[in-house]
Amino acid sequence: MLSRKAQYAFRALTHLVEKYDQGPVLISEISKKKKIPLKFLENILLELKKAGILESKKGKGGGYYIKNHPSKTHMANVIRIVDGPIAMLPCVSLYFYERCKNCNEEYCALHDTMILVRDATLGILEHRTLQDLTN
Amino acid sequence: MLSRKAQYAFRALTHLVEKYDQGPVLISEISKKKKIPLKFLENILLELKKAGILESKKGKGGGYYIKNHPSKTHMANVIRIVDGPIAMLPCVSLYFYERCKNCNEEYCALHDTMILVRDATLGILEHRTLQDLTN
DNA sequence: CAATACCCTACCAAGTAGGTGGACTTCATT
DNA sequence: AATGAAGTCCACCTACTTGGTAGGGTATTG
Repeated sequence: MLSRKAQYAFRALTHLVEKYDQGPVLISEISKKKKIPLKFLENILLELKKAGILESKKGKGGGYYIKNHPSKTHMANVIRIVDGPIAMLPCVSLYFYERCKNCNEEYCALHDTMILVRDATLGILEHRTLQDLTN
Repeated sequence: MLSRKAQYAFRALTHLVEKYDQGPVLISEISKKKKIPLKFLENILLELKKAGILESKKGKGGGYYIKNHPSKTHMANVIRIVDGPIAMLPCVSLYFYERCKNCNEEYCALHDTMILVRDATLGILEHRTLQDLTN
């Protein structure tokens, strides 16, 4: 399951896509419109900025906005930033790989199945972008 | 990601599949062979029993064993018992459905994508069974 | 009686969801 | 050029839940 944080992230991004190319959007505006706790949202947006998805402008007239064209950022990307691995096991994760402990790497029964699941999932999430978030 | 608990569950089940039709298997034996913390394993097996996947026998000569033929229990089943929802959002979960808060049910952008992900995932996990856990 | 599943409680570490307060930056106004 | 309001940025902090560990006691079976 996606964490609540990730769900907030997507809701916030949806709003920013709608306001794309219209200048910086206030955190407080997003918070109000999308009913996301203000301070929590603050952290989420900052994280997305540090990861290169958003840009921000400080001071008066400042706010957050999407860095690249919405069609350039994939949903999989957002999930990885906020929630971490998409795969069901560390040993089949592309971006967060870790050896399974006490599991003979030779032939882990789950391994093969989970690679299938991963590929099926990514096949979708790597092709959907922020642009798809709006109608 | 699957919890460690779920991973243990699959490892334990793998062992039980190998010993299928050979009578009850001791918790301690599974714990040793698969290197799973004994007391933690105890809880996992009990949970799987209550969910109808395993059977147990108390007293001397007792232990745990798989209830139905391994080909009858799907991996999706095990995950749902141990970890809960497989879907990425409650609002697209088949077995653990919940309305999303503050998300216009009419058209949630994520919704559609996550239904695709869910179906792709289940397409695999609903067809793989315990039997597939062994070579 | 001994072996074994079953069950209960307590505990610690880590992660999640969110809040507080304040420092820093920018811009418009004067 | 100084000021002050409007913003982001940032370092903690609290409360709650989850994951995992550990010990000991009870019920049941051979």
